[in-house]
Amino acid sequence: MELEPDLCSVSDALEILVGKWKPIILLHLIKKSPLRFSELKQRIPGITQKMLTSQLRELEEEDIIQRVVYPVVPPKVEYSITEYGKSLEPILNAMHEWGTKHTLHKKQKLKQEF
Amino acid sequence: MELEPDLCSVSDALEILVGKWKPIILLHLIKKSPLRFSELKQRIPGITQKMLTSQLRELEEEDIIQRVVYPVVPPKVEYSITEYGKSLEPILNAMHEWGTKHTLHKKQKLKQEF
DNA sequence: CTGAATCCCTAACGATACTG
DNA sequence: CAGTATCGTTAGGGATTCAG
Repeated sequence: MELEPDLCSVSDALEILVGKWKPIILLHLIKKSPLRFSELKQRIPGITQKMLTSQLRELEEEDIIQRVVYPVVPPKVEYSITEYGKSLEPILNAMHEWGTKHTLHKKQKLKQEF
Repeated sequence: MELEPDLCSVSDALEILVGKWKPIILLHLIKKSPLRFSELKQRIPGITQKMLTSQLRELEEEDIIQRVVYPVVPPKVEYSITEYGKSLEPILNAMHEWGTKHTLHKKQKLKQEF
């Protein structure tokens, strides 16, 4: 399959991943599913409840993750990556690999300036 | 290399690609470099001059593309993908592949609703 | 032809307080 | 515990105009 700019299904993938916290949420759920709401919150420093909720909702809407509510007191809600969501892993992997190299590239760029 | 959520160099990659027009610009420049400003504008329907300019500047800032100005009248400016920029191709490919499948997934989801 | 400058609007994000 | 509701801020994007 060739990269055809005009078709640009690339944007579809980007839309899924865009959102300040979505990639990190997905990485966590890929690494370990299911995770409770509070577990996710613990693992993601700096995220607010509102943001975690909204990003989870959007991912759920796209069938990337699954939300299971247990009717107990106190409430218990578990989130898992779906099979469909797992199909994003190659993208995340490619990004992770690139991101790691990118860090080196930035360092070398700084060196040049001295 | 393993996907480690906490390191999250993934975000670095995302930051590069995020911007409404960056992926499509990159796809064009990967497909054919160099391209003049006006050529890019022609190939990307709907983009304004301001957006094209600003997105190109940001990509240039990250060494993803290269800008060459020819001191002629009328002005001529050519943009090319850099070697470094080409390293993004695996990500774009992964996204493109996923995006294509995603289209099918959405169609099937619609079917279910009837 | 290739921009820069300006103004405006909206969507995303964030802080905080409240609830079953 | 796992959320909503509300309010405010900010950044991204867009329309338009002007300029070398």
